[in-house]
Amino acid sequence: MRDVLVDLPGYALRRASASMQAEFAALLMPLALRPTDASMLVLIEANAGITPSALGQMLAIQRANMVPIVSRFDECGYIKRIALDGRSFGLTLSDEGTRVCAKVKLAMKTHEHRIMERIPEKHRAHLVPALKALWSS
Amino acid sequence: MRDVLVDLPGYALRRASASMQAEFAALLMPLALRPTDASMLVLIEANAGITPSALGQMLAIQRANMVPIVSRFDECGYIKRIALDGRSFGLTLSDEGTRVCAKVKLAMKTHEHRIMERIPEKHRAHLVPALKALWSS
DNA sequence: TATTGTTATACTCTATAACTATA
DNA sequence: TATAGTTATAGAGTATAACAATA
Repeated sequence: MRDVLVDLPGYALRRASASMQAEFAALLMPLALRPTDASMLVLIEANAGITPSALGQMLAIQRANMVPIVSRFDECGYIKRIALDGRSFGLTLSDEGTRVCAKVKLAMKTHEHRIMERIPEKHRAHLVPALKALWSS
Repeated sequence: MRDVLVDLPGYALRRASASMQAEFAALLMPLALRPTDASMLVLIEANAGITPSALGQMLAIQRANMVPIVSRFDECGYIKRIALDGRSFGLTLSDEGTRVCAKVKLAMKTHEHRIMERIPEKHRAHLVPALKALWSS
């Protein structure tokens, strides 16, 4: 069977992303978090007081789809909502949320390390710069 | 707003993949095909007589999820089913399917070119080898 | 008038289990 | 008994439109 797609950058990108995403999801399972949840917790910690809208913009998640995620964080006691004005609120990690976030960051470190160690050394340093050129433009 | 994730390979991979995937989907819109459809047509052409199961294995798509895709190709007149034995059949492109496949390959060429031209030259040659190391292991 | 959070909804993609007919 | 194709279905993830409250 000839796989004529393997050397196409777009195809390789999709397959590599899906594979690494699945691996990261498995790594997060003990925390009952999905990759998107993990990203959100880390960003809330680094940007205390950020609004759901702004957070959604950073992660390319629509306002409407943020609601159930933020609600779940609230129910789990991971975040606090602090009213900014009458219609919007800022998000901050609770103590429990901060503890979970520490575990998330550990999982991320493990994940990123596993990714890098798979890449032949001579290509390693080029991956992130190449990828950043693709989505930040 | 501090985006502490941008330099993580896993995150950069996901964002780059999603962005390029969306761009490719837009490029395929005139053909009324999704990226997965495009991959399938090209693989059928390169592997005439391949079964849906084998095709699904190459693309990491489950047997059950192949059914509606293959059915649609059939309805569009893009493929022919040739019985291999009583329970399985091989897929081949029809003349119309071959014509559509040519357009698909053109779209792929455009897409891959757009990807590559965005990447700074010194990183360019490293992308595909790095990505292949991630999902073929 | 524009924006924030929200609700409801629909559509795609993917995953699972079970069935049938054939090998 | 194992396999190929199929059916039905459920769960994510994502997209859209509309609404209330507020700026």
